[in-house]
Amino acid sequence: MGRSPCCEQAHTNKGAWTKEEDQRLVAYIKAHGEGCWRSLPKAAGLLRCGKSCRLRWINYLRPDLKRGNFTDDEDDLIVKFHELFGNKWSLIAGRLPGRTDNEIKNYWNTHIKRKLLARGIDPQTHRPLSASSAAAGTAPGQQRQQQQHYLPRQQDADRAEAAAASASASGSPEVEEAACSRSSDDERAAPARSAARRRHLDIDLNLSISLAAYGPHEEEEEEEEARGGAPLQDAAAVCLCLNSLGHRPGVECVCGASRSRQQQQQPPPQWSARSFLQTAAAPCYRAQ
DNA sequence: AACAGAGGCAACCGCCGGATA
DNA sequence: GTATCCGGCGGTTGCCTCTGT
Repeated sequence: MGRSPCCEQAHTNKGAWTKEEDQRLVAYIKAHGEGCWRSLPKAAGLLRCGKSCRLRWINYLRPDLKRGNFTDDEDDLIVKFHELFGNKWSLIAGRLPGRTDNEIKNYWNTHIKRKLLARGIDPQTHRPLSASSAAAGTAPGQQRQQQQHYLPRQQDADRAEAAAASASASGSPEVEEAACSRSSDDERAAPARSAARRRHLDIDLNLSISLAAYGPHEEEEEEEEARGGAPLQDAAAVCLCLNSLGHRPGVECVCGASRSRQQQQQPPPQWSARSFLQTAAAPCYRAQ
């Protein structure tokens, strides 16, 4: 449609952020909250485009960011979520409290990819490298080409398989629809079906168990209490529906299990693949 | 000590899709 | 129904730091 980019205005800074810019942005968001990113720079007196401000805030300045090295548990979770979701970094980030999509993406590209390759595992397909090559049975160049075109499709089919398996257990309409939307690809991937089903059921179980350790942290509880909110102890369980694995403080699950009476009276939002991904990125920790 | 290459990470770019006029 | 706005996402780039020679 040819919309002009939002950052075309002259007189906008680019590159690394200065301390002063950071302070201005933080002060503005503390005072006014996150809102219209397009108008924020002007209102905050920043010579940056809105996108740049948003990125800086989300990836670096947000107070709930963890920073620091990834733990082994986080490593494992990232690998498992990547196997489940592919390169949906925001989805993965939504399930790792205090981590950003950019951080996880960088970490994947710099650490985990290499680690998996060293273990002889294809980081895209999560299958043994030898098996991938053998399946192709062609020259290396051709293999690469085939992997690019075939394997992502195979991966989609696998995810749909996992979604379908989980849907039958959870009854989640979103997941069922997600699985259905992949059905044509699924048919092409029929030979791997039963193996994939077993593998992903296993993954789902592992995720449920791993995530049990991701209840609210002590600091979060203290912060919440300091703000005058209800203590979080009564909300320490993890919602285990597929679309809300993990937790994010203060954000409730979209599955409906933990919605308030008032919220439940409101009609659920229209489902779409994109909205599913977006809402699923803000999972709850409140199970009933 | 100087240099080159690799690694890590912050930031940018271009695209997509929902919302809205 | 169409055009545009806007927020968000994933891929990519470029700079800085680290490490080995």
